[in-house]
Amino acid sequence: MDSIPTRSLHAISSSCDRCSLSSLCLPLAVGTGDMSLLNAAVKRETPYDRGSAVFTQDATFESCYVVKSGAVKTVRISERGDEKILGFYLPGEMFGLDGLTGERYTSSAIALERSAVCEIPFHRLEELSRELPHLQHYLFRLMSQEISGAEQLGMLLSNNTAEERIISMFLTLSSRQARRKLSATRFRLPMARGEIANFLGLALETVSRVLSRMQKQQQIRLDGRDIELLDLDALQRQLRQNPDFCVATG
Amino acid sequence: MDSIPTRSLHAISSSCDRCSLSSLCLPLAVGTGDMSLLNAAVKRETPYDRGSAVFTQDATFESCYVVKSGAVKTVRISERGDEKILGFYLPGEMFGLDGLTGERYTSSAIALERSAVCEIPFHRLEELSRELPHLQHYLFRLMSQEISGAEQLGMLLSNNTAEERIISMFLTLSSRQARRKLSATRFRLPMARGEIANFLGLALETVSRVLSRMQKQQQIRLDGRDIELLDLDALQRQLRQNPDFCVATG
DNA sequence: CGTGGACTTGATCAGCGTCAACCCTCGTGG
DNA sequence: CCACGAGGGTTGACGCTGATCAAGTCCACG
Repeated sequence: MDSIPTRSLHAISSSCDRCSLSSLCLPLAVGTGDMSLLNAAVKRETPYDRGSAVFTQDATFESCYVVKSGAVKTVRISERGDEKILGFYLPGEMFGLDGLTGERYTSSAIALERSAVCEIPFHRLEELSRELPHLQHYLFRLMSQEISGAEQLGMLLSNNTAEERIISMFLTLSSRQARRKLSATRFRLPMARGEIANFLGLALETVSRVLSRMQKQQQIRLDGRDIELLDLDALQRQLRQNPDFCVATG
Repeated sequence: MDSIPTRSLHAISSSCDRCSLSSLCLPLAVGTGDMSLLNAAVKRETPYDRGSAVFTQDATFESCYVVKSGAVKTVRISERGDEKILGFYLPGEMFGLDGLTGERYTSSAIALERSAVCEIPFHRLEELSRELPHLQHYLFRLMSQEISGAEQLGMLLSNNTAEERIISMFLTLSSRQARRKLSATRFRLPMARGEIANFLGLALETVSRVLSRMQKQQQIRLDGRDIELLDLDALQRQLRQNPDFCVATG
């Protein structure tokens, strides 16, 4: 349906203080007085087409990035050669922070659709951090969040059924929508079924089957990649409740 | 057999520059001139008994920690109430870095055996970081490593068989032994079978079975928690090689 | 109109979780 | 000194969830 309006692409060359994402992004951590410092550090590039790489695994680490519009996935190629999706990043979210180890990116970042990103050279961020304590603290927090997030994924992948994993992913996407002041119940999935499957450690067919079942059970409404979560609370309850307890009443 | 000698407990009150782990730990990032600054920030406490908590989930975040002797696991309680082990930490390794988000620890840290740890109040680390650029960079790297590590666990849990997970875990432990200049092929597992299982997203029985099989196939020698890896290269090859390729020659 | 990519649906099969029995070791107390 | 129980570990039988293989549908696109 409505694709990304080309108009938004022009906005790329704007400054941080005029950016619509400023309430989600680094400006949060910087007082208005210091905004020009931050602004000077940010490089704004031409948008990336679907499938093109913002950075690639094993390239020397230079910058971290923030999604400005569109969506990005990070993938790592394992020793066996197969590709594993580690995360999806939506507007206002920073990625590339895992690259610092060993001075090389440990994953590739690929645009899921035509996407604009802001690039921030990390050494500039480090310098700024020394001058702006709030920024330093914010960066530590961001990285800490990435750790928690990756751990959360690990938990999801270890002892959860296919349905639980998918619900959990949808709820995460939902709350990230809400964070951007968008609908928490209706949105468009930026990734293909196969990418959902890969991310959740499932087979593509399993994802498809679970989605069909959830649709039949009136938990969601699906139309291609457009999704509607029909009862957020019910979904949340389903994650919380120990399946063992279901039998007791029956 | 030989438990931790009580002698080592006295060494706790020593300073960073005299610590045997200084080549693995924060002193790495600090010049000898600034060592006293770091040293003043570190609190050294009485050791923790097996099963006792260094910090607990949801407590307010204050400090990060380094294992001085013994071993520590971090665990998170899920919404469903079950416990998931997120990582094991050996001497020289820092933990508690995931706590920064939201000002609360997102996991608990439990001693696997009688363990000594160094505590470093995080706000002190932040202050020091501003004065010592190397330390700041080192901290960013450490956190970045934690992200990579957690992602690596995620990869392991998504598309790998029980045997691959276990081999991978042993190889990781092996290389961490080597980092400490200890034997890469013979060591003692600080965790129980059930803890290995939990960490790897398997059932306890599956771990036990795989270990027995590996022992029969002369890949490892086991005696309780003492383990010997009989052919590191072979184990590594087993992870790398795509199982599909094995059939081709048969 | 044909082709390829994304997705769905069905049938089959195996890896691993679950349940259960059993063993060993160690610490406690009679 | 031995009996006992608890905790940790091993092994076996069985069934289920989800992977795999395969066929088929529905677009969007040239």
